[in-house]
Amino acid sequence: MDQRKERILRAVVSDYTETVVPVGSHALAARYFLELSSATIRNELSELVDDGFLAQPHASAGRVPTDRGYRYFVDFLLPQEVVDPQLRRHVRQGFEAAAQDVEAVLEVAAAMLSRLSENVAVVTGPGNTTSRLRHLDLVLIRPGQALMVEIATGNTAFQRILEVDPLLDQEELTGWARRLNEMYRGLSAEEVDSAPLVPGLAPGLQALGQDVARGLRQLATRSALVIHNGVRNLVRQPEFEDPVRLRAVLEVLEAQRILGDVLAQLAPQAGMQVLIGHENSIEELRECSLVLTSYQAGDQLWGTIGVVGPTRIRYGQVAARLQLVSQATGDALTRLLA
Amino acid sequence: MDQRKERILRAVVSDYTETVVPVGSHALAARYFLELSSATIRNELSELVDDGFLAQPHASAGRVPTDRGYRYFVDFLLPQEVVDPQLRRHVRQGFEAAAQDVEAVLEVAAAMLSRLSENVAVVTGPGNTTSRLRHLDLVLIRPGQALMVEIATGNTAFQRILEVDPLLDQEELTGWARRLNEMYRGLSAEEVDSAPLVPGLAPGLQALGQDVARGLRQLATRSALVIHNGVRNLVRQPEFEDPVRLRAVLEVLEAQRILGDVLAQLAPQAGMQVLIGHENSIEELRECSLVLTSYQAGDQLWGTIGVVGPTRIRYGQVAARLQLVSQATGDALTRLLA
DNA sequence: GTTAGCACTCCGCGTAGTGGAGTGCTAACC
DNA sequence: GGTTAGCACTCCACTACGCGGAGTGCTAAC
Repeated sequence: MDQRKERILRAVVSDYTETVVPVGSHALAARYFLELSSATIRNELSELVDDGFLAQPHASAGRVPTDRGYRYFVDFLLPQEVVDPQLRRHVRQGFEAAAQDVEAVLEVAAAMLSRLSENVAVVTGPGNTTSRLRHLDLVLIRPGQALMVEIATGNTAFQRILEVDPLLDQEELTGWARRLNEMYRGLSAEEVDSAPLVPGLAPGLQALGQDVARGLRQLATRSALVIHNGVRNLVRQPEFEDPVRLRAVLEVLEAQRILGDVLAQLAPQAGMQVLIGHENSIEELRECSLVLTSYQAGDQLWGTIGVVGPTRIRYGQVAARLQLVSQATGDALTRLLA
Repeated sequence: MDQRKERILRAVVSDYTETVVPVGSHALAARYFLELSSATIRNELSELVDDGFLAQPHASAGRVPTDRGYRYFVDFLLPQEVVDPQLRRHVRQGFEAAAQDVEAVLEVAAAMLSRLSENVAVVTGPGNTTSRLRHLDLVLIRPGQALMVEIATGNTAFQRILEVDPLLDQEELTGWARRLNEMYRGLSAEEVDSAPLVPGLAPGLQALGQDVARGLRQLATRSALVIHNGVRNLVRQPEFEDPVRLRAVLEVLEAQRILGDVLAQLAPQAGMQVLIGHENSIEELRECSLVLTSYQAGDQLWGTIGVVGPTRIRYGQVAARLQLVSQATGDALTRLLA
């Protein structure tokens, strides 16, 4: 892969990315290689095809990058994109306006990113591992019914109605809550389940441990859901004019779990990740690329945010803007959660 | 509009609903009116066109119902659909599995309804009017930072980090929380704002009233957002093969606010409502119909749930199934919220 | 190694033709 | 008067055909 081949590959990728039309030797010569003839370029192109970086839709058509071509482009040829300072400000402001609670921040992040990337944005909260009890509260609603409120790490709240002894009053419940906090604070659902029973505990209190664990599990699964935004951008991509393909992608997005699993797997790795075409394990997304990164709240990895688009997505621009939004999301959460 | 015309209109609507092909006099005679000749039916059809119930895509094509035709069909000709008992059970079970918190219930409702209606389901929580403080909690996270948790009517939770005096300990905060609960329980954001200042209150506590009100407002706007599910069903409808039309509808769905406003306007009216084509005020949805109803938690109107689809949606079936899901949603919430 | 020239391929597009589904109208029938 | 058979007419959807253009691979010359 000499330097000229690289230049040509880069030219094909960027041209195809813009025009969505197979790019031919003449167009390349005219637009990018004034010093070379189309014949020379043809020779190079045909070698790039042999090496698997480019493909031809049919015998007498121009060239289109293959997944491998994009991979090489992303790994070695990606130009350093700079985000317009005005855009940067705009993003900051967008978060400031709506940065009141965690879910709102994630919604804003998805909306923002889908607009900036002109594709579909996906955002997921902290996965299944991290939900630990931070604080628990019991409130009497009426005789025999109490509201249990749990706050987990990440400051997400879970609330649930419990049936309790009709004779219990709020004072007693408050005592229970204190006991439960002492017993379970800092524990995960599994740890709560396996915590040793305390002898001499009121039987009603005894049973509450299960409810506490269930709440933590709910919180974990809820925050593992994948928010998406920007489907409207997908439908105007020429590669998704075919309703069948479009539908396949939508199935995955709306199922949430499928994408959630993939993102959860990738989550531990920090830094930006690009999955091109077949590189992701989701059959329905084999014609899509994912650009993903994780974001932090404080100094802690929190979740995954990324962009789903056709394989000819503008990797450079999308990556730069994703970086920006991911940063801003993390900052917003940090401000919010301390 | 004599009885035969009605029969013919009904036949055209149901045939077109199934085939999505303009229906002609021969097809009608063969499939629905063995006792009449196609010529007779042609005469009737042409009168139905004159009266605005049917239209012709072009001069020598079959007939298609107009919005007015659907309106008449819905108002006078809708067959009473019965929901299969097995389906009914299935829906109940679906809610039981996931009925742990309010948002989860609404998500399930949307998912369920979109599948049953084979179209897009929309669900919105209680609008801006109803959020009142049920319970408030203050938890010390670290010196100088406390987490405020608010539970509003509807048991939705809002949480937020507050900067506090670094010398405050949890015990003191708990005292504050008790005071705040006494002062503000049962009040809405506006009432909290205009509540008289209590003389001799700690200045830090004094200021918290604003934060409480802000939280209630956040909860209100959050629950006014419109959840949607089932875009995957939309793309296989022939009327949305055109990406431009599809995109217009998606814009509205993803904007949330547009649809939210419309639903909020309609919310007060109980019972099922059908908006056909141009009858809704959203320009982008003029080729869509909305089938809407409200659902209750306990004996209180809570939110709006409905289906968005092409105007040839199966009104009877969709209405019946919407009724079912709406009931089940209400029941699930009632169980959840007491 | 590069380039001009050339024959060849294949797609996209516009045109024309055709079959069929459907209509409206008229005149006859009950 | 309502109903029906018959018929001429319309318009669309589909196919076939032709053709220009963009692009290729190959060869031979530079």
